[in-house]
Amino acid sequence: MRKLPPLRALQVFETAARQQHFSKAAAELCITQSAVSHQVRVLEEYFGEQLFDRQGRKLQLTPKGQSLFIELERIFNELSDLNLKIRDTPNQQLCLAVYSSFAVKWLIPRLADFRRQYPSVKIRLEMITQDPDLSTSTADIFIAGKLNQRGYWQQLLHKERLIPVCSPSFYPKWRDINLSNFQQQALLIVDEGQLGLDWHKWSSAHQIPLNNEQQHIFSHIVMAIEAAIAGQGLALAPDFMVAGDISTGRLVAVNLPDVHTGFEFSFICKQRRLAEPAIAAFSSWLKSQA
Amino acid sequence: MRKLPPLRALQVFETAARQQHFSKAAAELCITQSAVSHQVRVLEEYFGEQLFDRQGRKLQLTPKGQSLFIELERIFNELSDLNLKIRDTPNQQLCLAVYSSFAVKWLIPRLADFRRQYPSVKIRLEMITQDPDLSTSTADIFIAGKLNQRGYWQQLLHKERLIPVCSPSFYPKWRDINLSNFQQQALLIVDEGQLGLDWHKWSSAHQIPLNNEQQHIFSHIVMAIEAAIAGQGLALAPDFMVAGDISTGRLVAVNLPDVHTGFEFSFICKQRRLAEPAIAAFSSWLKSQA
DNA sequence: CATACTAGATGAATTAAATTCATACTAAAT
DNA sequence: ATTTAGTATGAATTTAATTCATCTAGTATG
Repeated sequence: MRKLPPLRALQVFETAARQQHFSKAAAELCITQSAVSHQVRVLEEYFGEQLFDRQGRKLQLTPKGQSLFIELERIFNELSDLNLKIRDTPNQQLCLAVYSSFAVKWLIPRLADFRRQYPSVKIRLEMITQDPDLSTSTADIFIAGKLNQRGYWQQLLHKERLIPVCSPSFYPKWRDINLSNFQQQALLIVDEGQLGLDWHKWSSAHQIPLNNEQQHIFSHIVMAIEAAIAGQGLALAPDFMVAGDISTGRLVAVNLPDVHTGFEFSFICKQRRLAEPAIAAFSSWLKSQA
Repeated sequence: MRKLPPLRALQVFETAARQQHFSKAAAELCITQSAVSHQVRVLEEYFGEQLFDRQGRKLQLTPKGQSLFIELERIFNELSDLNLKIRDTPNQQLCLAVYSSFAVKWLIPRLADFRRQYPSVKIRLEMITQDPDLSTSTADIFIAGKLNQRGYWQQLLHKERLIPVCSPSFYPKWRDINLSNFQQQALLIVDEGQLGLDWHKWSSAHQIPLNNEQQHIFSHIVMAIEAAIAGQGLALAPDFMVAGDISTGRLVAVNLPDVHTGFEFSFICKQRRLAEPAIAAFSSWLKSQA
């Protein structure tokens, strides 16, 4: 809940300050000089400060009046630009560049909802497997690792946390799996995990050796998850990717420690494009999904 | 003359968008739900665009509504900060760092006018003889050569132009001085002219040799001008510095070419301090003097 | 399946804010 | 000293904002 100064009075004051003349301001606003005088007084009473020095026929801003004017001129310029910004309909098409795993297991299942809420925005989805080169990419929006680049807006979506999962059919007494019998289980390992997804990270984080006899290796986390669903072993998967499968009972979280990789999925786009209708819509929808 | 959207409607819309709820917005604004609905409609008619999607009891911003909201939230935050910015009275004392020649011959004579107009602002004047180190100086405002540094605001005050002048008593037929008899005249030369003030520059610009027999050398332009007033020879002086002496008849501009040194006097201060009352006042006064 | 409930929409009536009108005031210019 | 160009002011008026009473359409409930 915010407290704003009287807006009409600000507008009239800004005009008067710009014109340095109440009567000219009145002409610009198509009102009388009297109305200008009244509104300026309203503002002076609101701030409890003289804004103009009236020395006879010379009208002069006080230091505080000047200061206020400088801010207001900029702000009202922005307000008058809103007209254009809103009516121009730039690009109701959005090109998203998204990490493939995030796309498949998180974004795509939810995208239908976005399309329903904003049918006018057409989405084109581009998958990436490594941090994008912002300067050369043609995408409007990225969902990738955090990268601090000047002029870009980013918002944290998710901190990656890996949890061990398996199919309830893989090991009927899956609730009994624990550190002491862990090494008897088959492991579903992701190699070439540019996101730091794998059992080796888990192993060194918890100082548990990986002596498991059975180790199946996949090139992508999505395949490891599918293998887990098919009951082929224990996978180490980002929590958000398997939340759906867990709630439908296709996977279960086993009683083994999790691990934070430090990787963060972020929404990234050019700062100055943030208020474009399509981008604003997508950004707000993303926030509502978190 | 600018055209602004209906301000009250913007304010009500911003609250409604932030709350995602007309009734809550109404509560925040201490008005009824009906009033919110009316104002939102006013704005929608003004822009000719749907801003909210009303799907039954769910209220949802459209892409354009989102876009508008993002801009307005920022703008109204700034407006609500005005309160503090105006009431806080930071530093009604200003420290100016000014090139010595500009200070003596331009600023000081006019400073009385500034003091009369803004008696609440106390000025402390510091002279400099070379470009200031912005990062270490304690001055609030600089008047110096143009220097492009990020985060600093600058405004061009004057492009230096040198004109040859002398006292009317120095050479009674001063109107007859021209290029053919120039070398018979005594020259008042400024050495160590970090501003590029001197006859040598003039000489090479116009390809005129300086074979004058009498040459008096000074370490500062102000002294050369005083010598010219005393009738000791021809000085080459910045036009703005001698305008006063010329109008009172103490000096005359002789019929010889002028020269632009390329040096520019600029008003410089930290961008983010521009709206401080004292700085805003000085900046606006400077503009009025140009 | 009817019924109550929640949240917004709407049109006429009302209230509050902004503006005008008529006139007073003031410093500067003539 | 008088005119002039500008702002100030209080009461009257107009316009814009708000309320009130009622309506509508989804949602939830027993």
